Amino acid sequence: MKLTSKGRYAVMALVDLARFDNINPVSLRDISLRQGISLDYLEQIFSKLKKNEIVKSIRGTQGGYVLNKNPNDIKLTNIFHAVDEKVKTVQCKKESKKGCNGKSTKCITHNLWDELEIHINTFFENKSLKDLLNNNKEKRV
Amino acid sequence: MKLTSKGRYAVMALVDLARFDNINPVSLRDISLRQGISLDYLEQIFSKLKKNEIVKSIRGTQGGYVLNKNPNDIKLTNIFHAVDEKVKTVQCKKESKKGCNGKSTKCITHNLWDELEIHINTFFENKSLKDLLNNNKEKRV
DNA sequence: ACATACCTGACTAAAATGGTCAAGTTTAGA
DNA sequence: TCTAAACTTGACCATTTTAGTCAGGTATGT
Repeated sequence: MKLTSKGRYAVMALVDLARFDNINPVSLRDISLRQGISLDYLEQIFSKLKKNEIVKSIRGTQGGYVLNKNPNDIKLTNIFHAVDEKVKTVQCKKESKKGCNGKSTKCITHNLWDELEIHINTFFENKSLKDLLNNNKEKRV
Repeated sequence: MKLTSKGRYAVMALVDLARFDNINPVSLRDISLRQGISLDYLEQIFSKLKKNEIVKSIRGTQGGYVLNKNPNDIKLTNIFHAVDEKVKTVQCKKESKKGCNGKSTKCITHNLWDELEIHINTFFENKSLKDLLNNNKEKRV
């Protein structure tokens, strides 16, 4: 099981953004330089973050992105959901309570994978952008 | 983040094996039929499980595989490790405490990913094959 | 001897990943 | 008004990983 770079970058970029957005919007170019993430790739990611109302954009010179919510209200779940980073432990459809693998019964370890998914998602639900900021306090300009 | 089928199948197959191995060795063919997993694929998986001393093999007619340890001592960690299913949340080397991304400092969210890895691995360390069996009791023949 | 079952390694199609590239539109500031 | 900074959109693609298959073996109980 591994985290994709899309999910990882999204969180890194948002933490970076949150640290600098008190006064002016933050440009992707700056985030790109500070975090070492390709600008083109960041644009893809922020497009999704915007659609999910996690950030707002300000176009034109001196433009950039700004958080659209209080850092305390932005959970990892929200970020990952926005960039399609999902936790997936089973092949079988969640909804079809009956059959996995085309069989008539639940697969032998079905409960286990459900538990695992919940275990991981709990972590994501309890962690907010604010929690991450507190770990990375820096002097504001 | 998703679980690969190798890891999933390994656990499914071992639970199946554990339920039937009290008397005779269990053939991969039987597991294949019961669990709907390709025989060829199972052979790859069991080759690794054997190398990691999780199962023993018995060749020849009426042969098969048998658990090599008490189900209570086979943790998910052991199984996943055997089939190279690993939890990976960062790109940067674990050992290089200093630099991620070739930079001189730890990446901004490094602690987060470490926490996540530990969170997931804890689940795997605390879950044994025996726990899974208790959830799936069946009549023995 | 022969069928059953393990053993091994090479091979591969399809999907996912991790991006790049190109061509815009919007807007602040000179 | 012109220009450069910055967002916007969508197509494209190389590489890697996944999830197997295939083709041969070897060992052994009956």
